[in-house]
Amino acid sequence: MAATYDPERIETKWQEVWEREETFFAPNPTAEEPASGEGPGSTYVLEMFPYPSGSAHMGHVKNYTMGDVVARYRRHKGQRVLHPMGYDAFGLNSENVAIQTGEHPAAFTERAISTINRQLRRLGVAIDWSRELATCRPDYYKWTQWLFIQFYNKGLAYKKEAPVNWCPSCQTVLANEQVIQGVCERCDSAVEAKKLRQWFFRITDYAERLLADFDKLESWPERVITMQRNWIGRSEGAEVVFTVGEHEITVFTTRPDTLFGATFFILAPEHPLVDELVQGSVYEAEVRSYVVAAMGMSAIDRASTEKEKTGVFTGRHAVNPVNGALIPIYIADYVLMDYGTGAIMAVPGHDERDYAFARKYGLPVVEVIESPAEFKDDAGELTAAYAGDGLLVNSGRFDGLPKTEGIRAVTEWLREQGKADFAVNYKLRDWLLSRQRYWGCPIPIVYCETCGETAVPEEQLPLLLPEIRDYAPKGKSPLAAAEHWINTTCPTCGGAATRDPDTMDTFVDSSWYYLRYASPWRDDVAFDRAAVDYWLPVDQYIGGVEHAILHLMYSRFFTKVLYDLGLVGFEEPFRNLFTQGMIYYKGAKMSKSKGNVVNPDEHVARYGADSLRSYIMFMGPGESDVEWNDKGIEGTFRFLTRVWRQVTEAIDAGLFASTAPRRLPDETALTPRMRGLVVKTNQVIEKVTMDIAERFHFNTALAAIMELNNEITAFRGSAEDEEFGRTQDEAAVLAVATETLVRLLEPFAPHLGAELWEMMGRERVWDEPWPVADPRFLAHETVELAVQVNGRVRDRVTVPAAASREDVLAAAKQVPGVAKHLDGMSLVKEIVVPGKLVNLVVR
RNA sequence: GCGGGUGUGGCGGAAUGGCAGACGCGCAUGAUUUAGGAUCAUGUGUCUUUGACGUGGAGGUUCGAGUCCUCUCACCCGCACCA
Repeated sequence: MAATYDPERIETKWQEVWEREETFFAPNPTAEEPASGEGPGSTYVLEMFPYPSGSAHMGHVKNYTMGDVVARYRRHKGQRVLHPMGYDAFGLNSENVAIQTGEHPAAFTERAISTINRQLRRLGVAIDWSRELATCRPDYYKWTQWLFIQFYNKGLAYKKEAPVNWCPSCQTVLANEQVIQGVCERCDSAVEAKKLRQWFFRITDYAERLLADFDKLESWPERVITMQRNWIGRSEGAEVVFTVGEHEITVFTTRPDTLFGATFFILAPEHPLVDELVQGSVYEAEVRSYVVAAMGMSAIDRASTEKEKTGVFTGRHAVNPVNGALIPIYIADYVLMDYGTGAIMAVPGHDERDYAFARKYGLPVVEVIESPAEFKDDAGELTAAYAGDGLLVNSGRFDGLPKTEGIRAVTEWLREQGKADFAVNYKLRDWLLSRQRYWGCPIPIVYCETCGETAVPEEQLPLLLPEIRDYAPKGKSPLAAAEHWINTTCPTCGGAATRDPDTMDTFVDSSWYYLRYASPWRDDVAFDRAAVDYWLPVDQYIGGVEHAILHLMYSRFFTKVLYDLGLVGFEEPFRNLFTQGMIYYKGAKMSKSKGNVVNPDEHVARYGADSLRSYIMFMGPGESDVEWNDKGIEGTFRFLTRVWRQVTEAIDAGLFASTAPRRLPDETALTPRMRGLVVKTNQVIEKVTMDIAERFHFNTALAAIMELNNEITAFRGSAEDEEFGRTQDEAAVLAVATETLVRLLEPFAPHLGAELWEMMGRERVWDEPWPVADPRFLAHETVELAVQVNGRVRDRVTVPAAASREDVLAAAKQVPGVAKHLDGMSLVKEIVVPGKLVNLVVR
């Protein structure tokens, strides 16, 4: 009598084996091996590495199980699989803990890392643990600094003073990407504008390639591409020069065709010319107070589209280059300094915002694109801005041209006069990477009074974080107060110098970790080129959609820069991307504050890792959000228990007495009942393979495996005398089906798979080749077709699978439920869908 | 406002334009008589049940629509004064 299913026992047993044997160690290629990772030889499966904030949650379980199923499957397919793990370990969480408790962030972080590490091992994830890394360790951030210096030397990292997003609660600046509708993405505080000198990466130089190279991706979710495309926000148009006294002010517009309708001109409150334009005029006081008010406004208030448009006249006028008209210049806060040039020409007739402003301040509205009647009142006056297509009117020599031709013609005409040119503008801003916080990668730059700004020499890296006592941010980096550290000597002249007090955005750390995995043990290079050439780009990347813009766009940018530096041979880091959905509980995203967190450890303890993994895979398609259900995991546990019983009983009955794989009897020896199980076995192989390899639909793969298990049970039940079939042939069919069941289930429930396989007298299920469906057995010999009359199912008919159309029709017409409906009618049309149905159309 | 997505039993969810509801949960009845979280069998969309109706709603294309097209409603996600 076999033991009952005891997940705890078998799971720890196999985890120890995998650890001891280093089963999932992925060796780098040796010098003799081909350097290229192309083809089926090698594959790189990667899940987004966790941020060690405490312990792993259900989202992690889903993420790492999905990757594990893919990694184990690919190993079965004979590929050498790189499946590493690490920790995104710098960041605010540990630092906030430090502020509260005084514990060093490193100590807290390492503790959180070991917790997550233990949890992942307990889940049985097939990881090459020899490549484990953490971004907060000096052996890693040394190379983050080195990469920063490479960017710096190429002019791609630069410092500038600019209005930046300041989070008053985090006490640090934020990248544009980290501001969500005017609030900090971490803490929801309203972001303030602040003028600071900060480090930036010149990601805008790569805007065009970030857009163009979507073509180089094999399979990414369309919505991620769309989000990035919108974020980059490319618009084509023209830059047009307006003259204001002795000044020339350039505007960007996507609608140069409407230039004749520009009836006023607006500058952003922050525009550098504002002061000078109003200096000494009667308008000065009013303008200045408007500017102060606008700049003091919170980002959310200012950005609100609900808010009524406000502005103030400067008393000055600009010359419209198309007709020499003098148009009044206003200051208005709906014009943003950080898009375009911070100045616009306002065309109220064809821009909603300008229309609202014009109506409020009584400015003229001119129709320059022929607008539909519903945009006008009885007098022909525009009652709303018309932004659609149409022919130019009131535009002098350009009248009658359609919109797109107008754009080209007007721009070309002005270009000849040196007053305009075609231009492309992006919403994307340079990536602000300075953070006024302690727990991050120090910026390897020193400032010398005589030599200026200098990079720390490479041989002095890593530039280590100093020990400090007070982690609390006070509007500037805690490092600024670490005097022994901040004061240094200039590497060039040896004179007094200071270090940069800021640390890097943690997205810098995570923008290259997938490269470090190729050779994390190398202390002389950031990564080993041969190993990178062998493994990368990542064949399958899996993670949450919340990184659609930030991490994924920054990593693409990094890869392109490294490509330009000749450090890597590819321009896109992640060939295929899969974005997983979230796990909800009680209708909401799990979170500590809502008190609806389901702890994975409890379920592992109760049902085992295999049940938890399988249930999470079974809950729904990987990409969709799903609701956790405590009863659901019980059902999955019961299923695994049924499989356990099914297989151990078969073993006890001597089905696997020989250690050689069981072979099917000759096809001619198969009874219909036996053939039925053989066909089911092969169909399920086909289905599971497709679902794992092509569709990422693990829920339906498991459903198919459950069906196979049910079919095996039924087969046994139908062998009346002896439980395991009365003939050798039946036993063989049953053995093959049972063996297949274990192998197909193994990527989901690897411990159960390993244990049952061993009990069957075999070894190392993880190295077994993946089952291949036999095309002879993918279809039954007879098929049951639905027979419809006028589209309604009236009866069914069973015919040989190979029956001709004529035979099928003849049979279909004779079945009673159909004949009844054909009586007295004339047949108009006959449709036969092989293997599916027959539809007879009658009148 | 713009862009994207999703709507199917009591629940999670299945369905290359071809028998809607696979698989699982839950529930019901029965069997075992139950010390282990059970197990096994059968059933389980709705209704006025010889049949009809059913995939948010209304139209359309088609022999045939959950699936394609048009309009519409609800919810979710992203962006949001981007000139």
